[in-house]
Amino acid sequence: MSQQLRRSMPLLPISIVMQLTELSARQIRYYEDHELIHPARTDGNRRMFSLIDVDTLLEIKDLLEQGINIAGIKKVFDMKNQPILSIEKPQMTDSELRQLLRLEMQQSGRFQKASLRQGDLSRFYH
Amino acid sequence: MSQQLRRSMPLLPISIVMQLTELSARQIRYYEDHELIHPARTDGNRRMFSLIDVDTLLEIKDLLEQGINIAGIKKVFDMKNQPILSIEKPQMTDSELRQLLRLEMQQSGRFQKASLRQGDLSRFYH
DNA sequence: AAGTACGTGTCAGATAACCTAACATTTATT
DNA sequence: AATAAATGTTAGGTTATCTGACACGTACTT
Repeated sequence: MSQQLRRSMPLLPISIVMQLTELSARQIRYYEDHELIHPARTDGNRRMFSLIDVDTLLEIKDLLEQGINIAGIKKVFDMKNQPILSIEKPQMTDSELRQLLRLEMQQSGRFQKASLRQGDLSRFYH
Repeated sequence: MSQQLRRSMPLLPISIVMQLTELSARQIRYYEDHELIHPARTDGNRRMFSLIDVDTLLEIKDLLEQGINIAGIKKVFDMKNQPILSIEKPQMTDSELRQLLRLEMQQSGRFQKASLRQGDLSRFYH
């Protein structure tokens, strides 16, 4: 729990995040426009990213490279935040749900390899 | 060993280091002028600090608050890098050596508490 | 084939953040 | 009182980042 707090501290300017993720500033801002990340802002309106943000960006990159579009990634992320199935308010049809669950299953199996392959952030802090 | 590598990555701009250490930009630059830290530079000449740099700054701050001056801190740091006593080239007199060793002893006892008290960096990354 | 949407590149103009250098201030020491 | 050490403050210049707009390539759709 407190781990999360530290990893969520906005410490990094966009230039560093570009290096860490090998994404362009355009890409990073685009993903923010589409609410996949929510970097903090300085008083002067500069974006400041946390380690969690960088992890998320690496995940976005990975999913995009697998052909999933922004809308799909957003749903995948939404599901992570609401893993408990709400019986009250089913926001999607059963078939949509099954498909996304299948998708997430596939993903979760890939992440270990994927993040080791390209750029697991855990390399950068102890 | 690889831990050191990660913690030595230049990731942080001076503004963040100021927050993390509660030091002014002036102070941080002054300590660099006196070669207590050696932050990296971007192509555009901006300082970029590693987590190790931040740790060092917290240590400098602590030692300064204990009344040790910059020269003294530099010697303490030098000793950390050459802990083995060189019989060939004694750069300082025996009395200087004894004094510094005494100093370092006192310090090492203090660090645990001190860093917990004010701002141990380990809070900020996992 | 033409049209559309998506993800990204690129440019322009504005400004925040950082740089160095110089001088001022404070405190402790001589 | 004079000096030195550490820090504050200011000025002028440069870099990094911001937003917004338009361009481009690719994949679908009609």
